[in-house]
Amino acid sequence: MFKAPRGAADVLPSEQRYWRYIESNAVAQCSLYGYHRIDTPIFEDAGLFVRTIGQGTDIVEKETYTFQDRGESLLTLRPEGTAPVCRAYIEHGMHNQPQPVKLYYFSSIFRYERPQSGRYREHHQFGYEAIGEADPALDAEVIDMAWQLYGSLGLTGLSLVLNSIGCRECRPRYLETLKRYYSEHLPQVCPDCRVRYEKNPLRLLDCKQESCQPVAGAAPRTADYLCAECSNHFASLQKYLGALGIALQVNHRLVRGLDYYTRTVFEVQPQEEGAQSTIGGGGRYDGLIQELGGQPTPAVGFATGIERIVLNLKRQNVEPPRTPSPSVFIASLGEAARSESVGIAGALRKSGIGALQGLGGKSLKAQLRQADAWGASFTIILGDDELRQGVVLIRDMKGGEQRSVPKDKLVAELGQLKMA
RNA sequence: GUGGGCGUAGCCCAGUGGUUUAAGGCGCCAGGUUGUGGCCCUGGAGAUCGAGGGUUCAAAUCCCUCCGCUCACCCCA
Repeated sequence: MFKAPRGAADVLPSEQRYWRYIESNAVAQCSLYGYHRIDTPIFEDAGLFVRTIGQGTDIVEKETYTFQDRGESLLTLRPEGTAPVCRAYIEHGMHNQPQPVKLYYFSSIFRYERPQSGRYREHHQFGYEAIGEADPALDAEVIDMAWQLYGSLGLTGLSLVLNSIGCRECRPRYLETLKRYYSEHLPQVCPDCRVRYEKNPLRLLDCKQESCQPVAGAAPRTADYLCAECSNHFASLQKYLGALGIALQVNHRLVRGLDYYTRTVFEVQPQEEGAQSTIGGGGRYDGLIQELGGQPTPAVGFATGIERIVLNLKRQNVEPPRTPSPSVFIASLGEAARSESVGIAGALRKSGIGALQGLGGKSLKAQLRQADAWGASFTIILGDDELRQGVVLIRDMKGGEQRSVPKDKLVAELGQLKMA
C-alpha cells in the first residue's frame, strides 16, 4: 500500500473549507493593499537559496530537497517564498514598473525535517512582498496587513513581536560586541550556543535552553547599536504602528532564521503554549535583490503558514463557512424515467441549479436516503405514473410535503423555490 | 539527527497467552411498503490484529528486529 510520503499530507474535502476560507480572506486583503498574485516554479536553481537564505542556516544546511535532474542541473524544491519572488522581480525587469512592486503568493514549501504538530516536510505559505521602497511606512503597512488578515479570520490572542537587527553598516559592529560579551560566558552556555557563537552569533539570542536564559537576557541589544538611519527607521515604524492602533511588543531577542533580513524583523505568535510558537513572520531585506544581481533595491515582506493558521482556527473553534451542496436531488424509477431524469438534471444545471441524480437503479427508499445524506433541499421524484401524466413530484425534504408539477414548469418552479 | 508515546475494519476503539470462528459504536450497503429520507428495528459487507522472526501444545496478547504514526527538542511557517 502506498501512503503519502512522510511529512506530506492530503488536504481532504472535509478540510477544504479552512483552506478556502484562509485563501479568500487573504486575497481580499491583497486587493485592499494593492498586491498582485505571482506564481513561481516549485523548484529553482539550488544556488538561489544558498545565496539568499545563507550558507550557515539550518534551512540550507540540512533541510533542503536538492536533486540533480536528467540534464544535470542542480535544483532545489522551494524552501521559502521570498527568494523566488525576488528572482522573478529581477528576471522580468520589474524595477521598470512603478515602485514598490507588490506581489503575493500561495505556494507549497519544502523542508526536510522531522514532522510534528504544525510542521511538515511539505507545507503551504501565503506570503507577500513589497519591493522597491525603503519607507518605514511600508513596513508598517506590511505588518498591518498581516494583522488584519488574522483579525478577519477571527483569530484572537495573537501577539506581534518586533525587533530591528540593523543593516550592513551597523550589524557587524553589534555582532562584534555580542561576541565579545559571549566570549566571557561561553562556559555557562549550552553546547549548541557554542556552535552558534562561531557560526551564527545572532542566533545566540533566541536560544530556548533554560541554562542560557540569564546570559542571553543580559546580552547587548541590537536596538542599542543601530546606526542613525536604522534607528530612525525603527522609531518611525513604531510610531506608524501606533497610528494604526496595533499593539506590539519589542523583543530584543527576536532574530530570524534567514540571513537576508535587515532592520525590521517581526513575528506573529499565538498565545497557546507548546507546539509551534510562530504563525507568521517577516521583515525587511534591503540587500537581497542586489545579492541576486539586481540593482540595490529595498524590500519588505511577510509569510504565514496555512497549516498553522488552520491549527489555530481549530483550537479557537472558528467555523469557516461550509461549501454548499447541490440543493436538488432527482430520484427516478425505471429506465424510461431514468433517461428523463438525465435530461432534467442537465436542464437544471444549465439554469444554475445544482442537481444530483440517483444512480445505479436503486430503490426509491435508497435514493431518498441518498438525497438526505447530500442535504438536498428538494427531491424530484419521477416514475412511470408521473411520466404518463407529464409531471414530476417535488418533495420538500424539510417537511416532507410533495406536490406534482408539470414537467415543463419544473425549472421555473425550482428557481422560485430556491429564491424563497 | 536526538528523546517519549502509540500501532486491532474507512473512523473511534474492547480484548494482555487458550469458549475469539477477534467484540462494540460510528460510517457504508440492503431489508422492514406495491414507489418515499431523516428516528427506530433487522441483516450484510468490511481486519493478512503494522511487518518479519522467535518462545510455546497454543500468540492480537510474551521476546527481538524492522517499519510506520505521533508528540517534543533542534529549527522554523
